[in-house]
Amino acid sequence: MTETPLSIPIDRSSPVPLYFQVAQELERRITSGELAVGTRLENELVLAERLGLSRPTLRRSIEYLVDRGLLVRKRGVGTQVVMPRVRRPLELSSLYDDLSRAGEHPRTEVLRLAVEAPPDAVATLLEVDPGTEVYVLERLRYARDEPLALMHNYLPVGLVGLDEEKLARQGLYQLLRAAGVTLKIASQSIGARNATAAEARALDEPRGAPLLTMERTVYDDVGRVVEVGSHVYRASRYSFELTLTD
Amino acid sequence: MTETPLSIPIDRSSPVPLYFQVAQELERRITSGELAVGTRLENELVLAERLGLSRPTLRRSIEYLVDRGLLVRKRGVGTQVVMPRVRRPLELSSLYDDLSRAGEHPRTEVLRLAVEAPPDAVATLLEVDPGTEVYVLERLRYARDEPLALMHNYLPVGLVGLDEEKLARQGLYQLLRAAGVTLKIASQSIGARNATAAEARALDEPRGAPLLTMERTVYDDVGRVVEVGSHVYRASRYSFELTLTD
DNA sequence: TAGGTACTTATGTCTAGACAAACTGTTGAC
DNA sequence: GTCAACAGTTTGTCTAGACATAAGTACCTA
Repeated sequence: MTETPLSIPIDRSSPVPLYFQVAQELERRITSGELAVGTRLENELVLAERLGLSRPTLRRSIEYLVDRGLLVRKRGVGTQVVMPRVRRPLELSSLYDDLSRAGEHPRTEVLRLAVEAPPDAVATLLEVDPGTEVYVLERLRYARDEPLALMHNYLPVGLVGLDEEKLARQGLYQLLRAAGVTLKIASQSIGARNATAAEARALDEPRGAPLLTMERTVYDDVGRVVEVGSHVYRASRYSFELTLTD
Repeated sequence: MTETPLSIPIDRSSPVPLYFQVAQELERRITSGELAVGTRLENELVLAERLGLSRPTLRRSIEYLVDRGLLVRKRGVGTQVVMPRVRRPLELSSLYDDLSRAGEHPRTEVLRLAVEAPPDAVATLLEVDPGTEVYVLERLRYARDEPLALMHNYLPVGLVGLDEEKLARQGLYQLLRAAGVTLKIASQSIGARNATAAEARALDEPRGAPLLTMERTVYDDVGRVVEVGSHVYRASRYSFELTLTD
């Protein structure tokens, strides 16, 4: 419960906003342990004056960290550092990105890449008229040379140009982002069922092995449907980790 | 891509902050369709003046809705309504709350309620010394008189007083909140496996039926571990719905 | 016609202050 | 001694402006 006089260098000629400079530096000190859990920050008036900022600007820095769960505020009491928990709300990342980051050497086998009319249920999710042609994609994802997931994707044509070579080298979401699409929001449903014979064969699992299923619809920043996915994962080798806030 | 002059009544005597009054009313109009998707809002200066607010206050309203994905802003361009997607980031709600809301008539059977030392792995998650006594709770959850989930929970003693009668009537999280605990962040892991014989019996499923598994650790606003849960759900009757942002 | 320059428009950042409301601890009355 | 009223501290909300910066548009020139 100590209280440290805080000194943060601020570069007013930088294009990085002042509130963000402060927020970043505070975040670094908290996650590095330099600012221990339980530490009380000085009050906003004093802090703003010491850093040479207005209170609203300083408040904005603190607000950013409160939103991210690194600080707690109580009116009449003060602002305090709390445990820096894992706190990545399972971003809109694809399996490929996750595996790369974890050093799992992902590999993708493109089983099918076509432009054709999807099943009506998929057309509905994609918000296109039944019969409209879209990308239909079937891929098998490996990690460390072990099959991990069997993935079906549907994308409207016109957002991004796909070919097998690119898909083998990069994740789908990387390609979308590179094409200037801003992934914004996704709704997904996670369930489980036993593998069909074909799935068991593809994933190198015994018949009836438990699989995790994931259905996902992704929207961009203006509300367009960008992708619909329907995937199955080997439950013996995969689980979804996620962090909820609030 | 129309642009409507916006008029919102503001009650300055209300204890509800002005920015929130505006945000709520805007949200209502967007989700109700009154403000159609694609509608451009007037610029902030004009809007602030029309509503009799300062620009920072109005901006705060808009910011709130941008964060929630109902509006998009582009510098130099303006602010626009986007698709009001489902928008429920799978809050920190318990199964009981979810079922109640959905009108599924949840019922809870308390199979075990004890205070004892948990397995060491659980003690680690709870951040207590091995051998420390905690609440150990085993419950069977029904929806519409069908068994749905078998739930194991571990809680530090001292946060809340538990008894069978209360647990049968309310969800665990309701009890925690009522005891003044602020649930803040949870990390969970979702997987799948086949049911053991005992689980199959309790859940009225055939042997080897696929089950969804969920392990969850919940922290409060000052970083204390509040609850550790380890649950299994009938995959035939349950799936996790969640929304990811950003 | 193609290209860039300048202008307009709208959001992004920042300042300096004011008053309100919640929490804490202390003082005073009974 | 106990409890309630009060004062001090700190965050919450709000105002009225200023200047910066990005995006789009219109125009002018090569």
